[in-house]
Amino acid sequence: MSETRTIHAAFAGHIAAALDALEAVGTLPAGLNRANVTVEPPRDSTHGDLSTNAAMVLAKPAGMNPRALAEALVTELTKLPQVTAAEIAGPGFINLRLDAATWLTELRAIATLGDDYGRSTIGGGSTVNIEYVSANPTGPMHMGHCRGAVVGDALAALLEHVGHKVIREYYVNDAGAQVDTLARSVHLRYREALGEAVGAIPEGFYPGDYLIPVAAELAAEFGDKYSASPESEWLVLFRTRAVAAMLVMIRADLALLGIKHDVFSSEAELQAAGKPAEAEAWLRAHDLVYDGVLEAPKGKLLDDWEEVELPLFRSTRYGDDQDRPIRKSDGSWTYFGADLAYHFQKAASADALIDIWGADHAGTVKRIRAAVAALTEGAGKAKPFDVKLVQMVQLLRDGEPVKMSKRSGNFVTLAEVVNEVGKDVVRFTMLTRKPEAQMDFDFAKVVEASKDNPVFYVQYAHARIRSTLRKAAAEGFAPSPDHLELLGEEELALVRLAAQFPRAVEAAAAAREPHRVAFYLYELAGALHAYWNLGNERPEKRFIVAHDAELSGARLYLATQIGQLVRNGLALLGVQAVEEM
RNA sequence: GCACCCGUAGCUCAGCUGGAUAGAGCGCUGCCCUCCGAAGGCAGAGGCCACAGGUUCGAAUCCUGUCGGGUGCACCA
Repeated sequence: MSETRTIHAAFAGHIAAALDALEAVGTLPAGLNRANVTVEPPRDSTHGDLSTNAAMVLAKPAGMNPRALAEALVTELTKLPQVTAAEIAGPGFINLRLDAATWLTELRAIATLGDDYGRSTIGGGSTVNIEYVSANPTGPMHMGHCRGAVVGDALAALLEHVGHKVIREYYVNDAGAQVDTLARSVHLRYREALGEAVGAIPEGFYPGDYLIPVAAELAAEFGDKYSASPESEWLVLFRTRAVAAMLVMIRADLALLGIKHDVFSSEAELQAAGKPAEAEAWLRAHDLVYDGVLEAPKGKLLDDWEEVELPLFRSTRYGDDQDRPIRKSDGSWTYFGADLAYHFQKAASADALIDIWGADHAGTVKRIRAAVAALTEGAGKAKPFDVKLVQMVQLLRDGEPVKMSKRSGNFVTLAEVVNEVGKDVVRFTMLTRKPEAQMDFDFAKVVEASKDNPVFYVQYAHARIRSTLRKAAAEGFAPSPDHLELLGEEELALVRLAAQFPRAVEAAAAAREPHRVAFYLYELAGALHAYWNLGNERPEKRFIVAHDAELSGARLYLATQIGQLVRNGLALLGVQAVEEM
C-alpha cells in the first residue's frame, strides 16, 4: 500500500531542521517546546504556499524578539533549494513560496499513486471499532437512520485510508420489550393470515405492512398451531423469526445505500453468554455497582412512579448526573446494563472505539462514557472512546416538513428516498453539513442539476474532465508528462490546491469529520470550473490547444490528475464519479 | 428544572482544532457562448461571527455567564 507524504509534512521536517541549526549555533536555546509550531498553507493563497508560526510561538520562551528570530529562520529556510522566497509577514509569520518543480513532482505523484493518492499511515495500524446504524430490528430503515449510516460508513472508509484497521459494527437490539412487541405484532398478522378478522392494528403494536409476509410464512409453516395458544408457547419462536426477517430487510436497505458492516453483534447472544453478569460482578467487586434507589424523574410527571431498589452503576463518579440502573426489578438487564457489557467486549479487540448515535440518544452519552472509562481503566488501560452525535434530518417536500413516525407506520423509509433521488445524492448530501448541525433534506433541491447542488457540481467537474479527455483522444491529443514545464501560473494554482488533498484527508480523519472531504471536493470542483472558463475568453488557455501537442499534452495530464483526485475523494464518500451527465 | 447540540452576509452553510483583511452558494446589480459541456465563469454590493465578561503576543474558534432555537429526561430502546 502506498503512502502520500504531504508537502506540508515534508516542510515540517525542514523547519525542524532549520530550528536545529539555529540551536547548534546558539541563536536559539536548546530544548524549547515546539509542539505549537505549525506548517500549513495560509488561508489567503496570495501570502504564499506555506506558512509557519514558528517565530511567534518560540520568541517568548526563547527570550527573543519575534522579528529577529524570524529573520534568522528565514536565512536558514532560504537555503532550501525548493524555496524561491521566504518573507516575514503580519505579526511574525514566515511565508514560503515553493518552486514549480516541487508542485510538478506532486502532480506526477498523483499519476503514480492513482487511487492510493491521499492514503497515509498516520493511523499507525491501530484498530478502531466503529459502531453505526444499529437501528432496532423492528422494521425497515427510515430516514432517521440514514445520516448516521452515511457518516459512519464514510468515517470508517476515511480511517482505513489513513492507516487504521477498522471494525465496522452493527449492534442488534434483539432483546427487550421492543422485540416482544414485534413478536406480538407478527402474531396478530399471523392470525389475520389464517383468516381471522383482527380489525385495525391496536395501539402499542407495530402496524407496518412489512410484517404481513413474515406472518404469512409462519401461517404456511405452522398452520393454526399457535393461533389460540398462550403467548409463552409462541413468543420466542415468533420473535426469532421476526427479528431475522427484519434484519434481512435492514441489510437490503443498507445495501441500497452501499453501507457495509463487518460484524452484527446480537444483544440477546451477549446476554446468553453471560457478559452483562460478568461486568456486574467485576463492577460490584470494585464498588462501582451498588443497590440503591433512583430519584423520580424531574420535569415530567409519572403517575406510576414508585421507588424501587435496583443495582446502580456509579456513573456519577465519571461525570454523569445520576447513577444508572443496570437491571430492572424483575432481574432482567436494562438496555444500559447490556450495552455496558457490549462496549467492554468491543474494547477487548480494538485500540479505540467510536459510536455514531442519533441526537435523540444524547442523554445516554455520559453514562456509556462512564461505563467505558470504568471498565477499560479497570482492565489496565483506558481506551479512547468517542460518541459522535448525528443531529436530526428534516425531510422537506415542496418546502413542507414530511412527518416521520415509526409507530404510526407511515414513516418515510430509506429505501423510498434512495429510490427517488439515488444513492449518490443521498450520501453526498448527508455529508455536506457537519454532523452536529441540524439539516434539511429537500427532495426538490437535492436532485436539482445546477451549481446550487454540491453533488451535481462535483460530479459535473469530473464529467467535464472525462468528456474533454474523450474529445482530445478523438482529435489525436494525449495526456503526457513530458512538457509539464509549459504549465503556467493558472495551472500551477490548480496543482497547489490538488496537493492539499492528502492533508485534507488526514485532517478529516483526525477530526473524525468526513464532511471535510466533501467540502474540499466542492472547492476543487470550483477551481476546475473556474479554470475551464478561462478558455472562454482566452482560447489559448483551453486544455486542447490546436497545433500544440506538447502544451495540450501537459494540460490534459493535469486534467487527468484532477479527475483522479475527484474520483479518490468521491470514493472515500462512497459516491460514484460519473463519466458523463 | 437539568443535560447535550446549534447560533457566522437577507437565506442555506463552511471556517483546516488559537493566527494575517472572516469565506462559498443562493438572492440582488453588471458582465462573458463564432467556444474542449453556459448544467459553467468573472466582478460588485452585503458582517458588532447572538450578547457580556475572561484567558494571551493574537479569539468566530478555548473558559464562565446570559439570551434565542433544537433534542432529550424512565426499570423504554
